[in-house]
Amino acid sequence: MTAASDRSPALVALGRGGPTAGWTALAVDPGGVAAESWSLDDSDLADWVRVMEAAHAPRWIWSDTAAVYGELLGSGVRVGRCHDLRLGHAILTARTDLPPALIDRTAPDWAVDPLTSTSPDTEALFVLDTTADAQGLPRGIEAVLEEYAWQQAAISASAQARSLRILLAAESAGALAAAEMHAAGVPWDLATHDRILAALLGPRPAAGLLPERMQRVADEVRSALGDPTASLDSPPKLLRALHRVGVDVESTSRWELQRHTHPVIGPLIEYKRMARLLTANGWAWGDEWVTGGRFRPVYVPAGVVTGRWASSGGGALQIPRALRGAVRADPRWRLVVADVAQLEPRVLAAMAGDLRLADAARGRDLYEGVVATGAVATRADAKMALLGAMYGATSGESGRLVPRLRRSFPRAMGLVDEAARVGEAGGIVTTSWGRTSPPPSAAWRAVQERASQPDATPAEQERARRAARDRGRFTRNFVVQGTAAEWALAWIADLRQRLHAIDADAPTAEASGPVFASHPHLAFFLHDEIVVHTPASRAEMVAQAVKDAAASATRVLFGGFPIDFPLDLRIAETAAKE
DNA sequence: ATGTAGGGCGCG
DNA sequence: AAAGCGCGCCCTACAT
Repeated sequence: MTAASDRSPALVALGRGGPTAGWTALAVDPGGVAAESWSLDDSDLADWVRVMEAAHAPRWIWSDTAAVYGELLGSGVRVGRCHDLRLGHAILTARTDLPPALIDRTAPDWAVDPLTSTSPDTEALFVLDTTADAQGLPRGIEAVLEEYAWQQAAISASAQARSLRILLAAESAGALAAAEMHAAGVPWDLATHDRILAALLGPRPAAGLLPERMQRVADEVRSALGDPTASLDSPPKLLRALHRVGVDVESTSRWELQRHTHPVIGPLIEYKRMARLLTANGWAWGDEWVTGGRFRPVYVPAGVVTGRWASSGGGALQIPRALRGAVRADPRWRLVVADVAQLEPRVLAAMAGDLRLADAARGRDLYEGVVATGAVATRADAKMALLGAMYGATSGESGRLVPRLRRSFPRAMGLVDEAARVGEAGGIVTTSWGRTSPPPSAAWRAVQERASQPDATPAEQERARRAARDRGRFTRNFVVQGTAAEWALAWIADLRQRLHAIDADAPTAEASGPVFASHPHLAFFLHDEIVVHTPASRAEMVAQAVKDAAASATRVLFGGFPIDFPLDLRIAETAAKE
């Protein structure tokens, strides 16, 4: 290993290969030109990164945060900043304003995702590099360096260079937060979980049996169906059984069942609710996903095209409200639980520069504010109308209310209407920071092309119109959902740095792992809400940091535009609402 | 036996 | 059966 120079490297690229079989680290300038290099064995990497981080806190450039940082965290090493090339690549290659010279780059190709790159639906945009690791990502130091230089050039060439730099920094910070939350886990109390399940379903049964209360409800359903062997878990069979007792439904969904009156309806809906809880988050779920007092979801940053996170395994983003009481702080620790009230309509107001909607949003409840303008009569109507506007409702209660909003908030409504128009025409829309919607699929274009021919049948034309409207609803929502995801990203990116700055001479949470054991840390994130696990003595400081981070997110995304993002925030021992 | 599609429902 | 966006996961039915 060569000695570190006396200059402080601001950027360090990390990749496989070099003189040894291990890792090579390169201090680089912003253009991606290397100035100094280190060669590291696998066993030295974590300690070396720890030392470099403490001395220089560089921005680490690597192919894939989940893989590289996951290993580092496992060795107890935390870093402050990174540039995730995989996430940056996905954003930049989707842009349509790159000069041809940058689009034409062929080698080394950087697989965005082996799933999408090999799926038959997409054109062969990405060819897997033979030096790729198991995830299909080139981690060789030369590929890392070249990709970084390409991304810097692509950003600079873009019409939105400034905001794209912020987006990539926030996206990378989010990837760090995701890896950290996975490593720290959500404090999960299986005893409370068991009590909740027992109260709702009956005590945990022996293997192969239904819990007692659930069995009783199942018996009621079968009795009301007059069929002791009726199958309740098979929609087709259940549907036939319902028809036999005169319940004329087309499906077995709760929505349709609710509209009928029959002795079977009540118990059946109750049974379905119980079955859902048992199979999705019952005792078996706890056995499989909770270890050492922690639930460790795998977050997938930007797993949704809009930039929202997805998750994989354990249904992390679908924890039912009924179980949130099982999220419990360790002894002498607290949870700081916060969510944003009506994030998406507030984002819409700000990105559209709609001062009237921003006025209505000032204070606590945006929907009440909309009622106060006289646009609609009730809070329920305001909510229905706004969701309808952002989702593209055309009929029903919601569709009827949207035009009233259009009159009161022409700028906000104009923005989503325009996004829908562009989408219907096959165009691409972008978020505030410059994440672009995917282009229409080849199938979609073919349908439109077919319908435009002189001999197109009415059915073909109708099909094309429907596909166009479907896509319009998607792009309509994309701009709002995607920009809301950017606000949330800015929030947690800022928050994790503020939390790190809080000094913690504090009790230890053993299950959280060495990096977070005595320090406030993000434990959970879901679109517009966060849970921080913190020593009780630091809870007030954390609460302030959460608020400050929200204010910072608003500033960095919307500048001085006068928009409020009020938080519902509480310090508690559990994540259950009251 | 194994893979996939669709119904259904939890979350935002 | 959702009118109206985005997900993941369970189950069953059905194809291979």
